[in-house]
Amino acid sequence: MRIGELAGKAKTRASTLRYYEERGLLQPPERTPAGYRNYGDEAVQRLEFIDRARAAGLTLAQTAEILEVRDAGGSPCGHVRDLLDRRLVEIDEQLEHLRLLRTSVAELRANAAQTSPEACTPESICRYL
Amino acid sequence: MRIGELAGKAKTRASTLRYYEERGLLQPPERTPAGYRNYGDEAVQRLEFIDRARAAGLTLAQTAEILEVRDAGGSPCGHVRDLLDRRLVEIDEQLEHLRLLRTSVAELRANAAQTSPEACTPESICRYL
DNA sequence: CTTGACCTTCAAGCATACTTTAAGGTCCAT
DNA sequence: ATGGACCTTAAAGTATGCTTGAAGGTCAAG
Repeated sequence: MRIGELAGKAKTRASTLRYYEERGLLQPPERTPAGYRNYGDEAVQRLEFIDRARAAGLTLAQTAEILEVRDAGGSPCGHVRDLLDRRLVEIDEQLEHLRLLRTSVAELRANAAQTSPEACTPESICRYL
Repeated sequence: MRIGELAGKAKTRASTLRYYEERGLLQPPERTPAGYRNYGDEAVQRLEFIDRARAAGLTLAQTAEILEVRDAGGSPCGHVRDLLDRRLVEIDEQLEHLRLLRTSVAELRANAAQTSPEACTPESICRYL
């Protein structure tokens, strides 16, 4: 399978696949005599895995780590559990931060609805913020 | 007031202030005969405003827009209201996205707790994801 | 008069995940 | 044999918000 076909199956682009190879997420495939990358069917699964990892918010570097462990014949399960745990903590922190932000922006907006435009004095710049 | 002093009052750095000037958030101040930037006290308020805008999640470009309207003598209130409204929509979208992500990562993690490491077969790479 | 703190500009670097561009080779159909 | 689709590499561009580096000028204290 050439790179364009694989990209089509994975709903991404050839340039992305070359980038993944550079980042260590895809192993360098065989080449045809002309130098074209020639992928086997298993590359599709690998890309699906990468996509699931991305959907879980793992970085490419983290995903590459997992795949390296696998490629070395190891079992990355414990590592993956750790990454998922850390992701959960991060997500909870982001949620908390966003909730607080939502509250304060909503307050700002509520003020803006009440305040007359004249409140924008030169020294306060804008009372809304 | 020289740039370092202003930076100290605004709890930021001289390099940041120069950057803000370049981005149009700070107006170019007077210079001393030696070429040093010389700020007046009102610059402190302006930086506080910029900080509040940043805390509300507005981009530097949006904040610069607001300040440009003010500097031109206009009242940016309507514009600020619009920006706050859009921010609220964005924040709600981000919250929803994060909640869904949290659910799916938590499911993944729950699976990982139950599954034995042997489930990491070569073709599936890792059952946890 | 020298040392050190502080200032100047312009350019480049950082982090992430790609995309785009340039210049060129390959392959299949007509 | 020629056109077009597809492939190759290396390098640079994108977005955001700064920081860092290089090379040099200013100023007050000792």
